[in-house]
Amino acid sequence: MITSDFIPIEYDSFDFQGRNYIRIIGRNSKGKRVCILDSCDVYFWAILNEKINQKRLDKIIKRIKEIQLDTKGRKTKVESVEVHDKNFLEKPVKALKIFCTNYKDLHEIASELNFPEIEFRRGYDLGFITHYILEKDIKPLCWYEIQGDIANGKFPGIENLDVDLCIELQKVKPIENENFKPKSLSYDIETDDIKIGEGEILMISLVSDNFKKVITWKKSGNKEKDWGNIEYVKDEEELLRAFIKHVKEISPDFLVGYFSDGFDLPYLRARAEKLKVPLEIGLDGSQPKFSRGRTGGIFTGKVLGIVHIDLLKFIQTAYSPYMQSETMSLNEVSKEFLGEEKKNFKIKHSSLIEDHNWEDYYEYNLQDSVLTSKLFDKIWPDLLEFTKIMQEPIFDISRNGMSANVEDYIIHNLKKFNEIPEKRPIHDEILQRRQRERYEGAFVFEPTPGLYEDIAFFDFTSFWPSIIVTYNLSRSTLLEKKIENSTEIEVLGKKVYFSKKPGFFPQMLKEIIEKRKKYKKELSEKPDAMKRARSNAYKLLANASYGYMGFFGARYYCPEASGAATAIGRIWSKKTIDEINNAGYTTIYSDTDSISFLLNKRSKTEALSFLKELNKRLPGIMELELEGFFKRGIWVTKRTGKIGAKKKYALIDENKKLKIRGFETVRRDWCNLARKVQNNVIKHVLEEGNEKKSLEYLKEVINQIKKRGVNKEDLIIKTQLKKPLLEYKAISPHVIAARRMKERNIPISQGNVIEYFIAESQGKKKLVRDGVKLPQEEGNYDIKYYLKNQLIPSVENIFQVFDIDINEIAEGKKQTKLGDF
DNA sequence: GACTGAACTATACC
DNA sequence: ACGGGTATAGTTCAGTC
Repeated sequence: MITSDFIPIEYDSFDFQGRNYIRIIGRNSKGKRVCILDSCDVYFWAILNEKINQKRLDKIIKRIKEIQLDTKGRKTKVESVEVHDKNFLEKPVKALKIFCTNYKDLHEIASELNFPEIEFRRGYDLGFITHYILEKDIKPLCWYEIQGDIANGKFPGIENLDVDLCIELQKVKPIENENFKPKSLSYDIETDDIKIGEGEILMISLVSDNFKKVITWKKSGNKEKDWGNIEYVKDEEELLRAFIKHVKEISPDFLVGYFSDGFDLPYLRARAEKLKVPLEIGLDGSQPKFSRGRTGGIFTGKVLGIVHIDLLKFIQTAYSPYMQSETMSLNEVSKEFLGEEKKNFKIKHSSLIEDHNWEDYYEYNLQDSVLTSKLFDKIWPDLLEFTKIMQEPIFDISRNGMSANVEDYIIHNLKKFNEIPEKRPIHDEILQRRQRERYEGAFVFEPTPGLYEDIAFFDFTSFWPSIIVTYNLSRSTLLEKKIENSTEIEVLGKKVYFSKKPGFFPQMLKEIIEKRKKYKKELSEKPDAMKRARSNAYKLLANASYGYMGFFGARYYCPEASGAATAIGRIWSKKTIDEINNAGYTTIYSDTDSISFLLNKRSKTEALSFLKELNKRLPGIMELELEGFFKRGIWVTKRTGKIGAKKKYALIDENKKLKIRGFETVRRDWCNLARKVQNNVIKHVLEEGNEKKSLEYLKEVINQIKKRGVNKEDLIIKTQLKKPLLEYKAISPHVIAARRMKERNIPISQGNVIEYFIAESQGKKKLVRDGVKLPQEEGNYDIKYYLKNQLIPSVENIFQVFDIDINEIAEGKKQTKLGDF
């Protein structure tokens, strides 16, 4: 018997003699790689009709015990049946716990249970690894003390596993240990064709602790200037072998890439197949396996024993809504997170690269891995906390969307409620859910356009979560009909009712909010990266809970609850606006959970004590807080008509800090010229309180445009291709640009951001798209377009607040009229 | 050929 | 297919005169 400490990193399962086994790969505190083998009971639940009598029950159990299957070359059977008192969707039920031989057959065995007394069959669709974690409580990235014998030849293939210690688990207990330093290896490849496997891989860069290398078979003409990190190999085949060798030698816990599920790993596999070099990087010598993950979607690459992490996916779900970057490219993300950029190098086909340029290419390639590695280090605390909170393997956590995170959290916290898990919706159900009528959302106040002074900005803390908790909204608290002491809300013209007995979902959410508060407080007292990550993870989890209930793929789907939350939200938002106005303030604007209003000569102190008053009247855990005080703010009209535009305003505080929402300044599909000018105009207007300075500035800009004095880079318009090129019904400018790129063999695909500018064209030009040119194309920019379709629209409404018609200035003025261009 | 509203599309706000 | 609804605005498309 051997004892060791152990931190589980990667889980996978295998079958042996018809049964399921778990193989967990991890480390001990000395950094040795440890593998544990284990198994657990396999079962699902059959929920019984409440009217069933004992005699009938005995008969059913007897029949169930006789079920045997012999499919897929596997004999499986019901091994035993137990009767338990459980809860299902909050309702106490009698349920059969049906133990079977193999997890993979649970669904099929469940289908055999055609007894009218069995109302529901549940718990067969969690996946064996989730089932195991629930059963044995061996959670990813938490420390344990483990005991067991060295795994001998009992399991086939174990001796080929490249680990220091392999134990057949007998005893396990959780222990305290905060120390785990993950060993990562970041990688990046450069190729001659962006289509998977269609070009040669020219080089691969690798970065780990004290390790930086570029492997390549393309030699620089400048050999003497070898900077030590280059490993030259004979050809592409040797390149792949060198890659495999280094991965094996370094033997990391994490193989980290950026968009590597979609590019680097599948490319390596494709080239390895073509060149017949087995990509044996798994700890058992296996090759990466690609699958569609838990619920379909894009392919993910899995390496046995080494967790392949694609940073892009995690950054998209966990950070992108809070980021400034306009794209999630490695360059922009690195700039924002690390303050570092990619190396400036213009990629060309290898046949066009001159001898002395190869070194720049190597450096470029290496820098990508350096950035990836640094991003991984930066993001690690968040990955770790997400994994510990959601209690699923980090491979999945790093690829989850927020709804999957919410669901993981629920599944792993059902135990204390004695709840049987609800099933995942099947295909038809999803189709049906997707067709549901949209329920009404939040309330947005129509502002009166104008320039305002001395503004207070309040918002509700965790608006949706606080409503869900306060009003106990969820799938399991939704009532079929009205009962005494229930909450009644109208959703889509129908009344829905919720029980006031706290449900497990609102209770979990309440706990999430409380933990968030606690960690946020601890963070403010003594900040560190882990506390920040923990506080952040709970915040994101709480914020995603409302969307989860309205999401068609959710196990605990409940649009009635989401719809009720928005209905209640509208009521409190409007009510609060009324109270603010009744107290002598003037509401200017409100969107969902925020309200801005004029102080009307009252002091900030007064406003703050008024805030306390408002809070006393709010129910449950709902709470209003101060977002800030602002010196000035501007709201403008819509482009058409005179009414105030929603979701478009700008504020300035006493430190001259701007808060700009919705304006073209913040939209990436407008050219920099329009964005910059608008930003400056807003800044001047808010700082000065009038339009004079802006007007002078604008006149200058107009002259610059007319003189063709504007740099091309300020005229580039960037628009994302949101779908495959062929699916477009309307051929808009960016589609034309994308088509032209394709003609020129510039690879483009869905998701790419297309860049173009509008040029003057010789022939007759009716549509904007007739003037589209790619940035690298020659051509004079279309003065009329940039004035009329970019500059003027971006500032017109701002000047209109001061009763100034910009068109007159642009056209009139003894200068040429717009029409002449 | 000019004009108009609807459809399509992208992006932002919360 | 992989959180929700609300909102603005540009460009094209298809119909009218």
